[in-house]
Amino acid sequence: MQNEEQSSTEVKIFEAAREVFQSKGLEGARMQEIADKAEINKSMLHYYYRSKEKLFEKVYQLSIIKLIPQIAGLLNEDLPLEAKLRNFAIKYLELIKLNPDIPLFVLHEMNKNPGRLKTFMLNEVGKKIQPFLNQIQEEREKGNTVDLPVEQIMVNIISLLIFPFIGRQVLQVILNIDDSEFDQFIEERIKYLPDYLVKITLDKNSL
Amino acid sequence: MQNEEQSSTEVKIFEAAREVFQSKGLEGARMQEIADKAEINKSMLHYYYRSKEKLFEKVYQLSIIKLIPQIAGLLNEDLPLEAKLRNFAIKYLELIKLNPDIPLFVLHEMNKNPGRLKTFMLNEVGKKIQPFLNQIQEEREKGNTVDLPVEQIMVNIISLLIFPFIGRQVLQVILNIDDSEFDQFIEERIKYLPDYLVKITLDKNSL
DNA sequence: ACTAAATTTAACCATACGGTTAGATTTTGT
DNA sequence: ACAAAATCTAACCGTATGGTTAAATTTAGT
Repeated sequence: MQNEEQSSTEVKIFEAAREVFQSKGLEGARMQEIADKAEINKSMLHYYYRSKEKLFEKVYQLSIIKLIPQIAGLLNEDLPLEAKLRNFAIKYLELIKLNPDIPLFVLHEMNKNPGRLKTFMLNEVGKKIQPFLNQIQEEREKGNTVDLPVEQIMVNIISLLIFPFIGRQVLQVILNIDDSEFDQFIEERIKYLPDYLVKITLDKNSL
Repeated sequence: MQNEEQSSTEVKIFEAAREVFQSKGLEGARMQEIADKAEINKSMLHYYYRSKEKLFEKVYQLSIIKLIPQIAGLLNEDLPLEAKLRNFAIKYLELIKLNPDIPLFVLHEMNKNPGRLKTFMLNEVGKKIQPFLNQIQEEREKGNTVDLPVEQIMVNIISLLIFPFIGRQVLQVILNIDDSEFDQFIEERIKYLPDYLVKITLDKNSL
């Protein structure tokens, strides 16, 4: 057994695998490419992770597991809805900015194989969002939100927060902007979106 | 040469390929699976389309080409902005409802290989959206829109229209709804979204 | 210092998968 | 009716790729 600096092989493999799987998908990824990126012998992949499936599964699940508690945390702070929503938007954007490849990765893999992760996520995510939905519902009944079903409100929020990261390549093409212009675009978005989300969901005048 | 009923082999292959490529992606798709789905001998795939690459390219490009003129058409009708936006939302939702797998398919493939389609799409899409952006810009300068850069407005619109189709699997999990409930969810969304989009982008009171 | 375990390497294996081929069958044109 | 072309089948091929193995090297424990 080794530690500190040395123990990096297993981690290096994981990091390389994460990069490759997230950009190429399960079947698009090549074990050799992962090994090259990690700068280790291909056999090491199997030494530490048995198989491509197993390695993928680790990357896939950790991609999600890592995010869930952070997101769930934001939704369960004890704050009035408006503050909570604004806070959620800010922190969620920060989070996703640090992990911009995860959403499309997860979406594509779930689409290919809905069964792989479903039950696992059900308990982890679904339940944690429920209190937030309830809180929206309460405010809605008091007439403090836009007059839409809470699920629609939730999906509107998620859509606006997440889509630009998923659709980056297409957006860059149709808006004809390069990487750095896109980054600017995101920065701009981070500035106004929290307030905008509050407005379009909590301001009853907006609909 | 054959026609009518007979000429179906080539078409059957294409349709099968479309289904498989769109749900599994280029490398996730198996030629045998496509052949099975089309109920033909695997050699037929190569007889009609030479290679997996070529077949994929056809599916990929046609997935997009088919949609571009329809979408572009919606954006270039001679209508006041509000009517155009509402019309766009309605028709776009209809269109995407008929082709719900295309957005995620295209996004994933563009992400894996941004070069494959970029220049081709640049000319086709980018230019066609420009007049719409200009029209928004004009109204914005008159103070008739929300005070955001036109690109942000455009992305907000696209996000709200398209994300539910891309994120279907994840949404079903976190909202804990089945296929038919999701379809209901979409129907509900189709009803309110056009008006909602107009409100949140054209009503200056909304921000 | 010595041994045993952990880690790494290079060379090899098995096979899934994309692709080919030769020939059968069907269709088309005259 | 016949030949030529188009369409289709089954059987096969080559190789990329995931995976294995045996032996070398490094590390850890005493």
